[in-house]
Amino acid sequence: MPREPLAKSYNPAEVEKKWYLFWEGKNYFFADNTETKPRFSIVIPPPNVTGSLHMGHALQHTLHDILVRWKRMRGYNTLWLPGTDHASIAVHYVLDKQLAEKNKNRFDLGREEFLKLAWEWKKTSGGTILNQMRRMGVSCDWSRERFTMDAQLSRAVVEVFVRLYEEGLIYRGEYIVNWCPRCRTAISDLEVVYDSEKGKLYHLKYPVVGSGEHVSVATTRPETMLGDTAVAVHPDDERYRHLVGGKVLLPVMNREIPVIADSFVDREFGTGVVKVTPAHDPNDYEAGRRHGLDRITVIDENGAMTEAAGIYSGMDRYACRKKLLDRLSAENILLKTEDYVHNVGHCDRCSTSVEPKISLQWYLKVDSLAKPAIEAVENGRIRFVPDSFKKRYFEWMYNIHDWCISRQLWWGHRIPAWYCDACGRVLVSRSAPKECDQCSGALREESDILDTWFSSALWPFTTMGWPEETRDLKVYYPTDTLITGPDIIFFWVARMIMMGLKFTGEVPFREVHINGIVRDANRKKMSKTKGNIIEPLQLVDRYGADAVRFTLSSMAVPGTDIPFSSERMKGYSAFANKVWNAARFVLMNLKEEDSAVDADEIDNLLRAGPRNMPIEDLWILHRLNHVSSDVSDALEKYRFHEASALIYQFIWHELCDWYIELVKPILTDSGVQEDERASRSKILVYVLDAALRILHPFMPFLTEEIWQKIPHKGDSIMIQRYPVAGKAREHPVAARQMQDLMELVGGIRSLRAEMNIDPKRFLDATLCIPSEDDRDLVVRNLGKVRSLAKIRSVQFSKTLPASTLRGVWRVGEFGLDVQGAINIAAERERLLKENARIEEEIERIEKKLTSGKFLSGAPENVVSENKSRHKELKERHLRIQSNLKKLPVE
RNA sequence: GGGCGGUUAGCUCAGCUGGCAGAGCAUCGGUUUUACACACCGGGGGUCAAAGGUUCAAGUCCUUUACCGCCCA
Repeated sequence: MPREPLAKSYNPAEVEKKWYLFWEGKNYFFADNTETKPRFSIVIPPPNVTGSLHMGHALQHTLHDILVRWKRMRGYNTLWLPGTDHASIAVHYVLDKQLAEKNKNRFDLGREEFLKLAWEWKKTSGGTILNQMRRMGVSCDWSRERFTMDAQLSRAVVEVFVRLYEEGLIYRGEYIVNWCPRCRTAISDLEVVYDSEKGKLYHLKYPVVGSGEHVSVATTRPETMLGDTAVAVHPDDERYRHLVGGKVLLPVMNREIPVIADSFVDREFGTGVVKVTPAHDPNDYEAGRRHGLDRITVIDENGAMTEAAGIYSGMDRYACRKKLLDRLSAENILLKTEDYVHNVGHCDRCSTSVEPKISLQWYLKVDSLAKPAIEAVENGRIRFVPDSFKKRYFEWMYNIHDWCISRQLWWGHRIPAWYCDACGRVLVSRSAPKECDQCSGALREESDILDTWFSSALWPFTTMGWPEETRDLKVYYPTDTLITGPDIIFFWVARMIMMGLKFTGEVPFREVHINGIVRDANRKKMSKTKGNIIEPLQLVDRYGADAVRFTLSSMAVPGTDIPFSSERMKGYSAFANKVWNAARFVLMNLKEEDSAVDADEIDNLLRAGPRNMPIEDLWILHRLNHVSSDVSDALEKYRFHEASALIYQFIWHELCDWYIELVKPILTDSGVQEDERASRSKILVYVLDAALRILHPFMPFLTEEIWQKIPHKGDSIMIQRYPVAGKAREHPVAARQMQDLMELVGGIRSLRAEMNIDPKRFLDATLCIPSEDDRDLVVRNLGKVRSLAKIRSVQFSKTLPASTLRGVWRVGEFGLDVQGAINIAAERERLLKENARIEEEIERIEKKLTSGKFLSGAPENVVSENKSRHKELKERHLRIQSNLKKLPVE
């Protein structure tokens, strides 16, 4: 009885949801920490809780899932731990916008109310991305889902903070920081992105005190002059040496400020005299420290002018600039204005221009943490893939600065510090102290929170229960690999390595695979403003998750950016359909009694008598061996593109184009003996099953859907064993022979097409094969050659009849009888072309073989390869020559 | 300014440790063959950015140059 036929084409939408629920329901993603199998563990780079799935996630999650599913099928105790981070600034940004719609801000609400709102928001919208991930088919252990603000993870953050503080690695101090006036918080150096911007360079005249001279200073931010406390020149600059030690009169403020000499001044910039504003520029701040200058803050935390700005007090920084310029211009202090392109720092989250600002912040001293983190990569305990990315890591780590970890925000981990206003004592503690331990005075809790990356840095171990010594930590930590983008090597990877080593004494992961950035088809970075964003879920809707996954995987060359093309995407959805149809064909021709076949059964058949087995069976089993081990080798090295190409090539161009075509007559012809049919079906079922398993990590939905329909043992393909090569299935001789047969068929097909022979017409052929073995091979497989090449009858002969079309292949030559209807001119042209090609190649090889240097210098195998290639070409050449001679003269 | 990467078919890219230049898409010719027209069969298409060097042998290693991109300052 035939089985229920499959639909004519694959419809992903119908099956994806069903199988995801099935897998989850069966608990297949769960990592059992009591198992004793070798383990493979990986934690997700936690996506931002405000985020939604973009192509970068789609790529990373695909690569994660391929590895995880592959390892699971290889018998590992596999953990993929999912979760999100709390994304302090981003959540503030989202809520600020909502509040702004009601003409409110967070300060109107107050801290507590705001946090209530934030949790509410997290509850309703925070899971968006996790649900989107499911549509990609990811096999994460959802029972272990974590959030950086979970109670347990938060306790761990406090623990880390307190330990670091007690060791003196965390300190509080007043420094110049990057301040975002919109977010109203300090941000770290890494969170400032620099864009080149068109601005103006203003040249201002500062009179020198006690002489009629003046100096000209150039600035892009004239409003900061209100806070100038010096002008500086280079110590070696002859032009201004006489001014050093003297004073200039700061216009508008009418303040006398010193002229200092400092080598930070670039003599080439402007006139070589620069204004110094220690409170509003990091370089000036350092210069100010060196020279003991005053710091006058003229811009406040909202970007408005302070009282120190005199009459401009209260004005916005840009409004002030305008007003001030009018005045400077009127008073002839503004000497000239020129266009100027300069780099301006913007807040990574909200793009507001960053304002350097002096403020009291918490810092982490990183020197002692960086040292072991550098060593771990130097000595190979952590490996970067591709290797070149470690340079970027080192470069940053060698020049690392203390990390500003405090933020003036509310959503996040509150810094566990308390201040006694009575005696000035600062207490840092795991739990809230009641009163000052020195003077029993009342305590005020620190209002700042920690940088989100501070808690993300602890992610690989806090998600597993640290500081408790949990079973998860014991079994799954350190994790095996981290897959992430190049953009967060500093933000996250480096910090995880530092924190992991510090608090667990172990590296957090052994390998870091850096994937490329997904760009649009024109290699442009995707961005909302450019409008070139491709939504992965729209692609999933249209082409299915499997096609999206396979496309991304095919293009994932380690460390190389991916120009995402919908053409490629279409190609791989066609591939999904191809697999579907191959299975459809198999199912149409199986009988109810055909059952699942495992490798042992195949091996037993082979041991019983490989000689009785058709050559295409031996060949496809041999190829399957190689594909399965090559795919595993490629995945071992994160060469996803190579693994994908191997599978695609095997399934489409070997399994479908040749193998299925070869067995087709046996399965479909009703005249075939049942035991013959059954034994051929066995191999076919086995090979299809194995091919689906190899493909499963890349295309989980499609393979599950098909696998459930073909004869199988077990509940799901995702928990079957990944195919491994077996010695009994290795058959290089058959592979070689199959190659010869394929070449013969290909040769005949080409000849027919080139000579415009009606594709439906069956021809008579003559084969001329000198070697008896080769001839036997063709004789044994004559039926296959005839059906694939459309040949009616075959004759074997020492020479080809005069009036035939001729072709040559490795083991001999063939002639096609076209009943004298040969276009002699066309035939001559064709033969001459092939002759020229061969002669060219022979010449190249002979050049090598006649060179004494080559013969003595090249390794043995290269020489012998060339010699046998030469021999083969010579034979081919002779055949073509004689064919040309035999061609009738017109 | 410093560092890293790229330049290979019309397009997008592979080509790991030097040994016969590849894929997908596009293109051209043919085919309604009962798994698949999301298919099948066949073809064309390349001074591997330029110059020099090492080597028996260079797309691959080295040097220089040009252009493009990224990171850091």
